[in-house]
Amino acid sequence: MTNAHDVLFRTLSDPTRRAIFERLCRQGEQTVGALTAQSGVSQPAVSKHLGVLRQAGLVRDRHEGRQTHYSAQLAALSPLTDWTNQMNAFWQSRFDDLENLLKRMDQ
Amino acid sequence: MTNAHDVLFRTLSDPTRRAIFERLCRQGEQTVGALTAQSGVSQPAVSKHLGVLRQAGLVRDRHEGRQTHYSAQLAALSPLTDWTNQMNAFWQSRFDDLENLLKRMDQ
DNA sequence: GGGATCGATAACCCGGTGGCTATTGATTGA
DNA sequence: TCAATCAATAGCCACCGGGTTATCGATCCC
Repeated sequence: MTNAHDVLFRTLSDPTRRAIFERLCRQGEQTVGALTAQSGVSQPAVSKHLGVLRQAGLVRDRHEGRQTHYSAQLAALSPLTDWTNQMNAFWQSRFDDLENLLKRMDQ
Repeated sequence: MTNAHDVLFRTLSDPTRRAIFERLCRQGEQTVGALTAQSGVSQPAVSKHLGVLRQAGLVRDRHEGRQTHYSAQLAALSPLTDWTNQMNAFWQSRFDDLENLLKRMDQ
């Protein structure tokens, strides 16, 4: 019963992890070393975060010699956009119902 | 350094809590009792979740006699929409840079 | 081949958080 | 007035998750 929204929200809820993802969005492909250098946490911590991001489909890894390059997969954000749109839709639909109700009451 | 995104993502990352918020979006104002009835957790748990949602600005409470009515505050979601838009913007801007580079190389 | 670097994994610790039961405070209504 | 209901709070517990250090495997370069 664990859906795409769960994974996305949970993955992005950690500030350190979200910062890593943001950096990959801003500056494109980065090595683990580069990401570690400005993350404020240890290299194993960064690797763990990257693992979580990868499992959520938010990043890809590309191996090149002994270093690994990570890049953001922006398409993976769409369930999140969909979710907010859906919430807005529900809200709007209820608003329309209210409008209809008022119209009927007006007659 | 804890910004609006932190609060939103963290608040919505819990499935139970997000389900409560979704229900308030779908069906509008609800009492704690009604929300508890279909949440699968105890009433105190629901109250705690509502407290977190309220602190995040995602819900309002309205007291009426001995029962409390909660409703979704959809506007509070905008930082989330902004964030995804920003990520897309970064991505797009890097893509444009690549395009420009290719154009320059083409000449 | 051998030392150095890079990144992943293992093993562990600790704090936060979501759950529970019990209780309290307030309001309702018989 | 008093029992019952509603929601919030208190107090507790168990688990998860993010951090660390240590280590390993692999690759690079001398």
